[in-house]
Amino acid sequence: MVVGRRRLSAGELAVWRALVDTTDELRRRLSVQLAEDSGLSPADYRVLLALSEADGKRSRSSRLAGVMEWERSRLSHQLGRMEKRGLIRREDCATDNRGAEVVLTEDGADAFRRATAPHAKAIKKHFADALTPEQFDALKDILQSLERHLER
Amino acid sequence: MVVGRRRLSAGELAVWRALVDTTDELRRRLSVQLAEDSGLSPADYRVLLALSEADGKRSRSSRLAGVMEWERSRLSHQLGRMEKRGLIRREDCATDNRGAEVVLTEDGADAFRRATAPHAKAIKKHFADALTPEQFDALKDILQSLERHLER
DNA sequence: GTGTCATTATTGATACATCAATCAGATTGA
DNA sequence: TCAATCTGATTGATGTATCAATAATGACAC
Repeated sequence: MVVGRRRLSAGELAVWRALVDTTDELRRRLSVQLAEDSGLSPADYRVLLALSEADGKRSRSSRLAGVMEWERSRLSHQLGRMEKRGLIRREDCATDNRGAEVVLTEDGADAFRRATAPHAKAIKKHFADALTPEQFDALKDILQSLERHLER
Repeated sequence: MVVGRRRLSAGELAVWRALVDTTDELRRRLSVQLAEDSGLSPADYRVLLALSEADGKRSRSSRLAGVMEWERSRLSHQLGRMEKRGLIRREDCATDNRGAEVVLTEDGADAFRRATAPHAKAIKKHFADALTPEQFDALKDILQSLERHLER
């Protein structure tokens, strides 16, 4: 690993750029597909996923933000947009008058259902199908290394 | 590679999510670092990089967009913001009255100079230093596979 | 109980990405 | 020539991310 001795090489820079560009392009395609299939944005999908996994399809807003690892204000803005479109509803919290409960609406659940299988299919098609099992394991290992390195 | 037979597995999904999350986090850190060192955003940096590589540190706007693989309107908005801050200037084009030439200003060149070495250092620190040479080669190979798969 | 502080959640400002619409100037073909 | 069309570039609208500021309530020490 030889940390800190050399400078960044041209090859390293190229791989970094390829990583950014390729993940961008993958995301762009999944995003287009998702919108076509369900009218949802990736952000919508993320929220609906977290919410549909919550007890009773409802969650305190701050708990939801915690689960999703989103900043509260980011979630609040996103929820505002989603509420306008009827994907979620905000209710007052019984146990804490400051709090809000986010509730999945029927429309939200429908859109999520419509999205989920095609989305998985698209991830498989554009991403998983591109790699051999060996490449796949290698990528897993690489990402673990990167994560550990970031946490340090 | 066994395309299209199975459905997306939980493991594949997890790796996809890890890929997205980890690249996001890396970008976030580089972005923070860049802003600290130079006051530039990643988008600013990208434009200044392309422009500083252009002949005479100037370029037709549409040519610049082509080199960067950005949509014209994206670049136009970005240039508008950068012009307000004095990082670039727009001049009328001599040979085509529709056209605009984008010119790197002294301030823009300064900011770019200030940014470039620390930025490379940050990529090395957060990304390149995390991987062994073997992992590095494997990642290069993986990205090539993904790109080829996307182009198909 | 009251004052202080922490927590919940929202809001506003700014930057950015994408899309559709626009506009001026260039080009082409009758 | 001049009408139709193409091209270079900008603009406005909408959705999104981040940051700082705010409002309201809760919790706790006293």
